[in-house]
Amino acid sequence: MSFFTITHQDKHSLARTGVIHTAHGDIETPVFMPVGTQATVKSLDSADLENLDAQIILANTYHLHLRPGEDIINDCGGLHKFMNWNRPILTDSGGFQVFSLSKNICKSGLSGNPDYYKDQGKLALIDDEGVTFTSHLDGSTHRFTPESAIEIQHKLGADIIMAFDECTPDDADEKYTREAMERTHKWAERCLTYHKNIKTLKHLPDMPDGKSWQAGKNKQFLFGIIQGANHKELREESARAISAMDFDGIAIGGESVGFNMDATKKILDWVNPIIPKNKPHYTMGVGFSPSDLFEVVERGVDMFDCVAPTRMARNGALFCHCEERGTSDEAIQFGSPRLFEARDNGNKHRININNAKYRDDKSPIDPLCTCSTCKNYTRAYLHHLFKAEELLAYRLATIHNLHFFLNLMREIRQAIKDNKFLELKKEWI
RNA sequence: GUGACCAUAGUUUAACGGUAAAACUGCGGAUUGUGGAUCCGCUAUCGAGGGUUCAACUCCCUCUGGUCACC
Repeated sequence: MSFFTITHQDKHSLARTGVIHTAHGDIETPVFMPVGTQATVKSLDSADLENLDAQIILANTYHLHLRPGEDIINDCGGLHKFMNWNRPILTDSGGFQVFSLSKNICKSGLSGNPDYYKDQGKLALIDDEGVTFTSHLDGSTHRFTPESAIEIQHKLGADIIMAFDECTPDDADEKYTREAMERTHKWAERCLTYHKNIKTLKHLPDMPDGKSWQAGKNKQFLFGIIQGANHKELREESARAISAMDFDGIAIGGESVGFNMDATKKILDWVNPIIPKNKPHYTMGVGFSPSDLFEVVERGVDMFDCVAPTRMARNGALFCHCEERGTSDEAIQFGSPRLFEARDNGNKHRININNAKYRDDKSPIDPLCTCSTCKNYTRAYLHHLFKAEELLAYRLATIHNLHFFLNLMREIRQAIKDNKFLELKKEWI
């Protein structure tokens, strides 16, 4: 069985449905992947995630390496067993954290020693071999190389692992962006080589069937990452280079991806003719709002992740079909809540439950939502929990926001199969 | 009852003879390969009355309220 099967191609766009096969089960695409950086989707446990029918979640190499350390997780039987999650997991390689920790390095040049950068308050130093960085936890010095990033991910035991890349800031000059991109390509080759050649690990993470996990082929799938910032030629060159390598999937990374949707759309339009259609396409960091999901799915993206629904939940920003302006009942009576919302709320599709107007609102967060939070609790109660900073607020809100995104993805997959994707998109945007 | 001190934003506190600063709260906004984090706006005619002065939250008097000490 191949890793990825396309099950339906939309007739009017690049949108498509598919299935990714992993040792921990199948994933229907296009899929939104909730983020669980530190081996937990904040405020939820694995039973909550199963109830939400999350198909796959993310964890982060950088954070788990620093704490508790991959050896401890490996010793506990791997990430799945460690966090009691038996469905697929994807680990990010840590490349993005290097970017976010060292944002301004390229402006000041690359020569010098780590102490210099430390003194400047910069937390990472990139060279051709790898990255030296200081921990955000205790300031201790660490180093990632393509080889170590893959080895850590082998020990963590996620189903899908990412190549170690360098994500450059968009305001870097073109010379540096090219340099970093070429380095990312060399690192991609090194990740592949290390991934394929590794023979054994001290402790093999457990597989769901009770057999031992085997490093390498067909057990963990490795994705390459296209970089090149917002330069057309660099993006095309990177797409060609990454596509030519033996990766199981193709990711598109960069500061703009997800953050700036106009740039994201352009980048996808540039690379789409180049990247192989039979591999999963993954835009990293996309999913800030419902409209973002439509934009990338329309351009043939199969996987995406974003911290937005979970982080927003913790800050009281709750997604909604219909923003009130008046009450949610009136919105329903309006006839088409989605259109009502699109016109009246700048298409943000969310409310801030902290707002005083929800103090005595006895309707659910979203009257059209079927999640357990909306079935059982009122806006007034959620408002109170947030004001009182009660821990239940975070869990109920996270359940709602994730349900909203995962359910929207189910609708999108169905619409693609019915060749009605663009019609569904019009309802939302 | 006597004496001392105090009264400034919802709360706790600043400053200054030239129309008031801050923290927290409150009311909004931001949030993108996760810090339950953080950031950004907005909110006061200074207990009441009178006096001195070009000008008083600031100095003086009275009242009201409070705190402490003594009887």
